[in-house]
Amino acid sequence: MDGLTITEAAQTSGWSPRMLRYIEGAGLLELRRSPGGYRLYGPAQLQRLRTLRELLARFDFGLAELVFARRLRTEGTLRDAVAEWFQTEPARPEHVAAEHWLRWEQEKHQALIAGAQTRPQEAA
Amino acid sequence: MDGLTITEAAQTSGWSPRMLRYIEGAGLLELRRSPGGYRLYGPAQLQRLRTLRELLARFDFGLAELVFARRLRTEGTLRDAVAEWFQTEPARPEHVAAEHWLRWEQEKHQALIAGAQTRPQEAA
DNA sequence: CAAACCTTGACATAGATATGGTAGGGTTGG
DNA sequence: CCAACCCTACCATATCTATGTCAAGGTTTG
Repeated sequence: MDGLTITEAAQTSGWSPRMLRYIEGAGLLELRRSPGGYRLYGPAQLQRLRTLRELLARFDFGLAELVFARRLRTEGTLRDAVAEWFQTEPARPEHVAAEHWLRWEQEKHQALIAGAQTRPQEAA
Repeated sequence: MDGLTITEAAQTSGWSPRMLRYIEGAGLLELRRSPGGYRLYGPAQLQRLRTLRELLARFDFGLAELVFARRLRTEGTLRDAVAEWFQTEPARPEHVAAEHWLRWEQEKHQALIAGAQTRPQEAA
């Protein structure tokens, strides 16, 4: 049975076993299986897992986004539809944009600290 | 003051005023403003809003994904990094894939029905 | 001017994403 | 055979996404 098992792969990749299963379930990594069904991680998979960590950390996005990126490169109709939607940008008021992005990013963090402080209702 | 105001735009586009602000904040639509700061929607923006609805409904994804798609087309380093990540796919066990996608999709729905039976369809 | 509409900001919530557990039951390998 | 490990299927939770609503205060326009 060549290849690391999930716990070993977890230790060398920085992900938890739980997340390794999640990542596979999300379609972001394909694995070989042992005859009995054990996930087997080879060097290529381990490399991919490490770069995956860097990727998400460096650009600050999540697995869901990467899953969508995958759809974009595999579903031609999706890719075309999205491309077309962006293409029809009126580009009328091209002076704004940057500040809006800031506001959008801040909105998240605002909600975060607000929620953490006020501590709304507990479980029903 | 040419152009529709937000409530008018909402009525002709199918989005709520709240969502129109959200969409703008997400960087998915740029708008002109009246001297006093009112958002002004022209035909191009209205068209974009309508096609946006179709797009999300047809392919079943959200605004967050589209925001990411936008990043992919504007941030070169991101695009390259993501492309490279996908490119290094080992493609070793190419026989799986499809079923995993199913499981992933079903996981969502499972959690859904497990949580609440109420499934309110959108207004037509 | 004043009614009607808009703006930003904040609070609220259902559903989704990301992650950690646990339980019951197979697999591995010595 | 058996200890150690894995598998799938759930439950739980914190954060995020998508939306609604409300308040305090400007803008439009008849």
